[in-house]
Amino acid sequence: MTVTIKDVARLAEVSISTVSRVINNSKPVSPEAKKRVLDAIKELGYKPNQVARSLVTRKSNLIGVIVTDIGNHYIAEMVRGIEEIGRMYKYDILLSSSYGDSDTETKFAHLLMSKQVEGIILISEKNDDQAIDEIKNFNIPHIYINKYYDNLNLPSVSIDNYEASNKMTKYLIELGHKNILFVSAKDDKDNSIEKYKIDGFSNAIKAQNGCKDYLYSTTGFSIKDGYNMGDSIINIVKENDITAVFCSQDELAIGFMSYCYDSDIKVPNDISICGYGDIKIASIYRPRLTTIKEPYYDIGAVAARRIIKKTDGDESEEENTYLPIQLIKRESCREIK
Amino acid sequence: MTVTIKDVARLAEVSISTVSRVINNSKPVSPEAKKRVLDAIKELGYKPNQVARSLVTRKSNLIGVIVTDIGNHYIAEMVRGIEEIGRMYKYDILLSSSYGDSDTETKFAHLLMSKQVEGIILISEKNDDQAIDEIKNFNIPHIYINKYYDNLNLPSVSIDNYEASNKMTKYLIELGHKNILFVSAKDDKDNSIEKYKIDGFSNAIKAQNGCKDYLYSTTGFSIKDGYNMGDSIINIVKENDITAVFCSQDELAIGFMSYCYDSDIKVPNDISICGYGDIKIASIYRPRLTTIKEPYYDIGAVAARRIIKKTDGDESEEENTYLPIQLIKRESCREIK
DNA sequence: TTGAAAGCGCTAACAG
DNA sequence: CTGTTAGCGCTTTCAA
Repeated sequence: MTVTIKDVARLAEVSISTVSRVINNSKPVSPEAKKRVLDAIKELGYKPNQVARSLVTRKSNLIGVIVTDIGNHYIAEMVRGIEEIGRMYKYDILLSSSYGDSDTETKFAHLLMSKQVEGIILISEKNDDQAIDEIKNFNIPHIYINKYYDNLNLPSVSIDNYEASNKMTKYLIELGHKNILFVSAKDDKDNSIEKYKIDGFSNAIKAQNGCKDYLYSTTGFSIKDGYNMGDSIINIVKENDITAVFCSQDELAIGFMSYCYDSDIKVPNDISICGYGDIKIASIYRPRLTTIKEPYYDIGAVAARRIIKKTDGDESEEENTYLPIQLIKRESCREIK
Repeated sequence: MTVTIKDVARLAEVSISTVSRVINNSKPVSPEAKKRVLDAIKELGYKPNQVARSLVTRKSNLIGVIVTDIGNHYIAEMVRGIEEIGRMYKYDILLSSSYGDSDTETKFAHLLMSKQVEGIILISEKNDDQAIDEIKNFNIPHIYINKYYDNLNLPSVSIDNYEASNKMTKYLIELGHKNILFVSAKDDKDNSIEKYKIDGFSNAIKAQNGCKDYLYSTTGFSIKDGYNMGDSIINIVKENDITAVFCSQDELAIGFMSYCYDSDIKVPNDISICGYGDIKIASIYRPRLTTIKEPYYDIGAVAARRIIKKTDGDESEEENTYLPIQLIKRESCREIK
């Protein structure tokens, strides 16, 4: 049924080695033989069987990617980055979604291994990553990406959260805001990334006379969570003359803006709101959300690039790559005279 | 390095055939032998090499999925469906993004074939699908999904667009709207799906005395396109006392709502707007968008299911599966007394 | 119930 | 420059 290297060899009247050589350009082949092979390939519509090839070369040209949920825009964006870079180096992406379950992550990691992937990228949102330990033992290149939790002794790609948060706070101060509330996602785990953001925020405020920092911890970091915290936030805002609310995640900011809309509170006239992440909706929602742009696509791209480099025998022991962020000024924050 | 079936056989003191038999439960094995094998497997941490297995069984347990852009929420949702069903049947997903380029689609189709995928799902947004012809010739199960264009002589999964559009229009009429504008994405191609929507709309209006249908064709179907058409739409609205605008895509509706926001036109007070699709933003944006829920997840799931069924030798020649839609009533459309 | 052996389609020494 | 041959790790006859 399917045409194999043998068929090509027969038609071209050469040995299968010669065919292999022209396919892979691995060794010199006489022009005449080459031509005959190429013609035969074309005539038969021959495509090398990658499975057979993988078996002998031990190169599957596959990168396994385990994500929480591809339906999350920022994750989709990372996967885009991974895929596009992978493609450049002829790697394919084997995708699996854990929906946040650690056991599933682990199970998939093993599954990917048995499919002979050459590297694994784990995009997680959890704090306890048992999968990580397993993956480490596999002895293949791996990258850990987590927007919410640190895992410092693992190769990873992320951003400088202190700097990002600091930059945004300075911008708010520049706009004339004095009393600023930072909303962080509550977390007792000390590997939560929130602490960097809080520090960046507080230090920016402290560096400025006449400014006061307020902190609020909320539960979760979904749009819904952002909506639900609305009542509490507004109370704090009123009690303390707060003019700007800086949410540690875009989702919270968007949810909170929806709350404001529903409660007839005008953004940015009554209150300025900014977020963190620059997820897709941030630029679509009205008013458009002022935020920190986390380079999701680039994070994925760099992760893929690092995996492939390691695959090619690169030995550098770089643990964490930090990518630059950007402050995106939009209409959800206004100037205060 | 890696532990193979041989290692297991040696440790368990049986032949590799026996090991294979217990792994696959393919033939009876004596309890004692079985136990020894199982113990050996556990002790060595043996995982069968799927590549080797694929080579001999010709079953890769891989489904190839070619998408336009995984960053598109509705596509991500479909991929979720595909992946989850695939997973249930132990299939993995090989993902590739064409970014809308036909040549790339074709290239990927071939690539997937050489990776021995057992089926291909093509999620396209184009009208000219050369890739389709190629895929047909591969002689493996395939499904074609396209939200915008028909391709009737291909196995596909979609919805009944006439009914959906008809239902929405009737709802608008129920709300008391008399002059309704339907915005469709202009398209000369007669395989565009817009015609069904237009028919569904017009027929609903015609069935109702005192109602008048207006049609507007715009270019493209992105959020930006929806924004850009704002001026023209508002003119038509004003000239004809139109109270509701029914956009043939959520993206257009959202873009148009943003235009309204920026132009200080209140939705739904000044004008009711509804969309089609129920993309993620539809329920997040304020006001939330009244729309038709296209079951993206289910479309993906059904597609995967059909592929797998075919793989298992199912011969039914079902060409197109139609999935039910839902009318989602939200705040972007108001009642007119 | 078991093992020996062939072979899936390909690459990579090796010898010529 | 080319062909022969030995596997890659596994499944599957075929005999025993």
